Amino acid sequence: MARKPGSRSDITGPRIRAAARRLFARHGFAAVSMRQIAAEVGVQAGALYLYTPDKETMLVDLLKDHMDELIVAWDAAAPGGGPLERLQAFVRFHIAFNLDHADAVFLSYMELRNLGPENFAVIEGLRRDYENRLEAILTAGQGTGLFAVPDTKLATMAIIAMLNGVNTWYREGGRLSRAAVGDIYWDMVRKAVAA
Amino acid sequence: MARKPGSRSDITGPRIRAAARRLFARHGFAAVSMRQIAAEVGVQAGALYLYTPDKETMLVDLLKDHMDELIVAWDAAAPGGGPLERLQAFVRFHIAFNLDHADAVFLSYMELRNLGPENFAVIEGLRRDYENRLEAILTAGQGTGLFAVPDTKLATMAIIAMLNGVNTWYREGGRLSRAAVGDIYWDMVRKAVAA
DNA sequence: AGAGTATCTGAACGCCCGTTCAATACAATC
DNA sequence: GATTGTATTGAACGGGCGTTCAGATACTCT
Repeated sequence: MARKPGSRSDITGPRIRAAARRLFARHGFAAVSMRQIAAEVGVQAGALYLYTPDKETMLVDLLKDHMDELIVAWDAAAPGGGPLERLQAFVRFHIAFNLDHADAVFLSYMELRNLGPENFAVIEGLRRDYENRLEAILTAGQGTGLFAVPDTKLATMAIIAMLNGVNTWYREGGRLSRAAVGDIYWDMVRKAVAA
Repeated sequence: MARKPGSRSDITGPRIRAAARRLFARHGFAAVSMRQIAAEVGVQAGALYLYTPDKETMLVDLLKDHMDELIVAWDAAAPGGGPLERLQAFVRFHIAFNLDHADAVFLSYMELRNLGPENFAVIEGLRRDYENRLEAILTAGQGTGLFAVPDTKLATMAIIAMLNGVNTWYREGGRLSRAAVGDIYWDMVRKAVAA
């Protein structure tokens, strides 16, 4: 056997990435073998090395692409207007985006420890870029007296952690719709930072 | 070689548990081998099986002991009084306990996926027991009109996620003392649930 | 001092790991 | 329809994995 009928790298490539993302999120990076990923796609393990130099690069590429996509999506969705409107938009955007990319979000928080120092620094830097966008909103609101947070850095971390928590319990078709969850969390965030 | 001078199970046992907890938290359950744990303690891998029937049991015992300790500690620390006092105590307790048991906390959130279904259910049940104690406080305050949360279950999850976030950034000897962090988070939680 | 028990070693078991590579079958191009 | 380049297989590499166990040493108790 050798090349398979219908084989094309622009089809196999995305399928490999999707399988890896799913399996890494489900079972953990270290617990998933290259052979498992390959089996999910329907190829042999050796074929994966047409698409990645090694396993760690596979992970770091997934994380980097996810963070890039997150930042681009927020920059496209972010409204103008006052700090209150921008904060509300951030809360709703963050919840929605995270639910739409649950596997990648989970990965980007749980598997950083499997990265070498320089890869770690890259992902950590992207995360800080994103967090800074929230902190800027809080700082703006603080400046106009609209918000009264004791510490904008901690408030940033607190809000993000709180919103990330949604991914741990939200189930599609459950008691609350996504919109309802957005409403409820916005209510709590709004009050938490209010002057 | 065989038994070593000074060897005692009530010394080796805790050392094995501590090494496993540290390594699992640092590198992930799947990424840590029994031989690594044994090396950290200074024994051969085979000796670990005097203390655990297998690797997964080692993990589940760590998680179960942690959750038990958490619940016992809160029940001992929980004050009487009104919902506001009890909520404040919870916020400060949770932050302090988590910082004192950072490895176990990390494990109990990251490594649940490495458990079989019945072990998973046990740990998940203990976590819910703990969360229910917070929810009871919120419900009490809601009843007296002291709090105004849109949904006590979501508020519970939101507060716990927010407090858990402290462990991801707090560093001993950093800009803020533990007490200062407690003050700041209590301020945000208090406002978030306020009527 | 001796018996009995607790603790640990060291070697072995079968199995799976990440990665490489020559061989080969298909796709794309002209 | 021949040629060139692409995608894949299948086998192999050295090595580490979780786990078991017979044998050996150290403690404990009488």
